[in-house]
Amino acid sequence: MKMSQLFSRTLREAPAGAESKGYEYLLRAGYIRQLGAGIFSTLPLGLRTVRKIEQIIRTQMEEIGGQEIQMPVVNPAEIWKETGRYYSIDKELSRFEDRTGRDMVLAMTHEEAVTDLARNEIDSYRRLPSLVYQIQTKWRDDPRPRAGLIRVREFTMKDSYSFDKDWEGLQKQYEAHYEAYFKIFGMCGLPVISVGSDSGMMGGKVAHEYMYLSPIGEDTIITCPSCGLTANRQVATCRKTYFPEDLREIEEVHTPETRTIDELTAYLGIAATKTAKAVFMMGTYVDEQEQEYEDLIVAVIRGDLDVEEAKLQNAAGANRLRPAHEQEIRAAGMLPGYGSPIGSSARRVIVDDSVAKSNNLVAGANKEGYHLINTNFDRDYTGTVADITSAVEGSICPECGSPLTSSKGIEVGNIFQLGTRYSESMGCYFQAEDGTRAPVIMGSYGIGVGRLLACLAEETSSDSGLNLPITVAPYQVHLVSLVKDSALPDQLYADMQAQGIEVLYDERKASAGVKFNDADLIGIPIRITLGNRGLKENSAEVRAGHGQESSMVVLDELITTVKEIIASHITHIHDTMVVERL
RNA sequence: CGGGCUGUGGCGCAGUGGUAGCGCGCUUGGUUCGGGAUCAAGAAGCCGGCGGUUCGAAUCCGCCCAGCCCGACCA
Repeated sequence: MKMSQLFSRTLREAPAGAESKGYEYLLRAGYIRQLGAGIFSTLPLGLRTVRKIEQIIRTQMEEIGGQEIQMPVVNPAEIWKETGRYYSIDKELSRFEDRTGRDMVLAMTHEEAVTDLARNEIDSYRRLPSLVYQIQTKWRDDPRPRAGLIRVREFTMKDSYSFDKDWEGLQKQYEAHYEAYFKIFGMCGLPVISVGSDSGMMGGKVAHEYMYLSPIGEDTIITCPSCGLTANRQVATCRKTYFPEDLREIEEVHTPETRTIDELTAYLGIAATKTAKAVFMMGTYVDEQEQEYEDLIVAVIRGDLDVEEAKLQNAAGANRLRPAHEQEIRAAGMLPGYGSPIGSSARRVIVDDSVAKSNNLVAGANKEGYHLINTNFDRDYTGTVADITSAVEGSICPECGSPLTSSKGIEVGNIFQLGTRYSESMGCYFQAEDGTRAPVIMGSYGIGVGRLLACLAEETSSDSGLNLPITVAPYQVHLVSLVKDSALPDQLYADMQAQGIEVLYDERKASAGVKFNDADLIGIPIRITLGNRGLKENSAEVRAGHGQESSMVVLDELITTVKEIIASHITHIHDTMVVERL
């Protein structure tokens, strides 16, 4: 490609709002442009990279038996009603009507569509196991898109779906993905870790997320430096200390101006571990008639701990959670600041095991300025016991007892064991060997392509621009010509292309500084400079990689040398790739 | 959805009541030619939209729209 013909151009200054380095360079180098909030166009340079990422993904998916398909972005709402997600997902799912008034949705993922396919194609165990995948656009009307390509509304995702006759089969396909994902990210040059995760709106049981660790990440990852246990904070567990005692008589005490745990413990001169605090949320549920309704949830947890909302949502079986308003809490007979389920009409009470297994805790009396001492779960109130504690930096590892650490990460991929969540609700059954009918057991596996590019830009950028690895860089070689009145650069460009080398050729009438700076921004791995200096000695200047010293290579050996350098880049990627197995 | 900020040539910005400017980029020509050269001459903006106040509005007021940031939210 000749630079003079390249559709995009470089920007000397960073557009306002380009907060992170990776995002800034993707814009400035001309890989992407923003069209609206969370909506981006991909320009030629960016698209070449995206295509390379996609090809890496395809290779690995085919490797584990995947067959590529494509499903529509627009779905009839019907199938989303069948699984109930039409009702359980909030405005993030965009709905509209077609001209005849039929309900339609923009697919935010394709479990429904693929299950519809599967229920028609798969009728016998003989057709299992099976694996399909697609690389397709998704639309999610995120309430707050941000951070360039990290959190967008329209994006490209590789999503694959596995079908099996039994759980062993699913486990096998799950493990195949687990490993293939490390190869994919490894080939792209992005360091990731896998963490145990919440299955969230996808339903299902086992799930892993692939995280690129970065301070700009929005997910919190809890890690044990000692035994290696890692999990998304949404599901991370920690070892808790309990304080069982002989039960004492419940008693009301006057505790003025003690609306917080800090104020309460200071006033009473006790430890936070001796208190039980109540957290009030409104959960969204769907009734038999598929009507949404909200219900108050009271979460009771020991004062020294905090509630992890994702855990609470799962324990309470709610589709969504939001903080409750004061009137809603009062309506159930409780008082914020002095609240507890004791004596209330709350129907959904989730009690953390820290509270259930400790005794004689101080709790709210639902009366302004009063608390109850010596309250005990089961004796004074009941509820569902669950682990709803948020593991934090310094919490104790449940496996080995060491202190946990916390870090930030960006989710670039995930794998879910869906089980029969979709096959059952949509009637995707097969006939087994013994003649019985059983729901197909499914898995779903995603990789955000654009987000992967954003993370790569973040990870590999230098102070002067992008620096994508050769496996995904838009071109392998950047040929910078600084000579005039010579047919040699054109000839060299043609020769390299003929040899299958991907070349970006800067033949513009611009000063050397402009060309070098643009080359730095675009960040093609190998740079060849043709200048009068070198041509006198019949040689060109070759820089084998970002930040490396350049060396003079005689023209006769140039193409061979370049090919060697390309090969060594690829070898390096392979050698440094870390592939984990489940 | 709450809180904050910003919308002025392609990009980055200045302009707090008198009719729009700077840097970069762009066009033409000259001189340069290995790290964002230089000289000269140009082109390009209903100042986000609508309404109001005023003799007069980019500037003041109201409403709306869009984008960004923090939070809520989020596979």
